[in-house]
Amino acid sequence: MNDLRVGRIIRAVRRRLRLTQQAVSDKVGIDRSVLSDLENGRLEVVSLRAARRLCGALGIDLVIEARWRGGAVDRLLDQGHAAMVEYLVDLLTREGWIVEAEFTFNDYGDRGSVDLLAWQPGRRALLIVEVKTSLTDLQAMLMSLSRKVRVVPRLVAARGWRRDVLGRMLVVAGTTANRSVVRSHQSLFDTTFPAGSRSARAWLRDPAEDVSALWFVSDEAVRHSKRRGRRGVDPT
DNA sequence: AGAGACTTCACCTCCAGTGT
DNA sequence: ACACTGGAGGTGAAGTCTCT
Repeated sequence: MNDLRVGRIIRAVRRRLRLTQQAVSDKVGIDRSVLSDLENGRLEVVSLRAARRLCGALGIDLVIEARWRGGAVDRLLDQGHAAMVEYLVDLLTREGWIVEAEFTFNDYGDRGSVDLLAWQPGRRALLIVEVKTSLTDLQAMLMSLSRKVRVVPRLVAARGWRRDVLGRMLVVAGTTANRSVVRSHQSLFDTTFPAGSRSARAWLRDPAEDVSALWFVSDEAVRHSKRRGRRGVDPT
């Protein structure tokens, strides 16, 4: 984030809206001098709370980005995601599912990728799984998942995976923070994902009818699976 | 551990400069 | 003259340090 650039953007938007510093600061109840500091790139003397409120009054999204050693932070975050995917692949395979990780699609320009796609020939069941290590933009995540549920079954029908039963699952790392996010949007999650972790596991063994589940996977379960996996590969 | 001194932070007040 | 803005200095709250 370039402080001077942020300030210039705020000023430009405010002027475009034909508002004075006073008008904007009155609107959010923060002194005009704070907005002046912000517009002049002195972000270090303004609280994040004040900056967000002032930007909000102008319709500006203030995005804070954390970086670490170039792309290393992505790899760091991906490790947790990859471990969860690996855990699920292992589990699904043992339950007799045919599993495909990172299924990418392009349906007339409607692009995306599914973390895990699984097929159970016996029940003709199709499973679409979204894996999340942290729950951030819920709205975008739910929209993305419903789009995949709409598009993917039609695309995979071409390979003979014509489903009688459809499962969609949001698999989330069972951290305190994630559980807290779910609790604070309980009614939204209850409506979107009526089934929980226990039902999700049971469904994998016997996918008799459509399911929509939210499944918390603990870090301990993932680590346990990894140890077992290693023993399987290397018996020493 | 608790109390008081000190420092820092976030914001406010006020005044001076600039442009119309 | 007036509106708008920048910025120095003030203020209260919160945090940190130091001493007992």
